[in-house]
Amino acid sequence: MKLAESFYRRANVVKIARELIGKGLFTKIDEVITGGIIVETEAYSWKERGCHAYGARKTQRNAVMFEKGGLSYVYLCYGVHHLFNIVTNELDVADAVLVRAIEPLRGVDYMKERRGDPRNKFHLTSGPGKLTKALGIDRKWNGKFLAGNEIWLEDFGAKIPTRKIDASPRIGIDYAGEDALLPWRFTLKGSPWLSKS
DNA sequence: GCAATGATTTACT
DNA sequence: GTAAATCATTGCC
Repeated sequence: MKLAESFYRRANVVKIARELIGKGLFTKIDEVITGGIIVETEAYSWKERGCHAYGARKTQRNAVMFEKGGLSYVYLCYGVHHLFNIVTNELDVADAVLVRAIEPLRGVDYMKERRGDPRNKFHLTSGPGKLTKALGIDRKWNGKFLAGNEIWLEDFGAKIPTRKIDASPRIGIDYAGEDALLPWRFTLKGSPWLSKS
């Protein structure tokens, strides 16, 4: 069952990031469905320095973060990789969840075709830049509705117990000072599909 | 260990 | 308007 808009429009982005572990993320391109189960996420809020919209500063790039929850936020990082985020909260409140890793489930052969078949099979989607490439997501997907027919999230009804989810500091945001220490990265404990092996 | 690579942002001789 | 610094990473040496 697809996740409803109401799931994304709640106020607590950290809670949403934790709840997204175990949900499915899929894209459909030319009738080909690819995707898998989310095993790693990070929460970002306008209240802290790690966020592109820190201080509610709106720019051309991050404008979609200020929209209502349930849209995608895709941008280019390091001039090389596209990163996929889920916008949360209400209109004009800029929170989002970065999806960092998934466990491949559907269309694995197509994902290998887009990515190149990695020597280590666990590296197919084990990072934010890798999974967007595997799913065919690029900057054109910015601002898309996440319960549509091109890209969506799915609730399999499986409840992940809290003890199966680890919280740790977020990756690659040293510039954020103290906020870099916030335990806002969530991972499925013991999963071999996580980033930063 | 570190280069690649380009959109985005900020500052402005 | 232009220029320079920055960057939520990856893969190859």
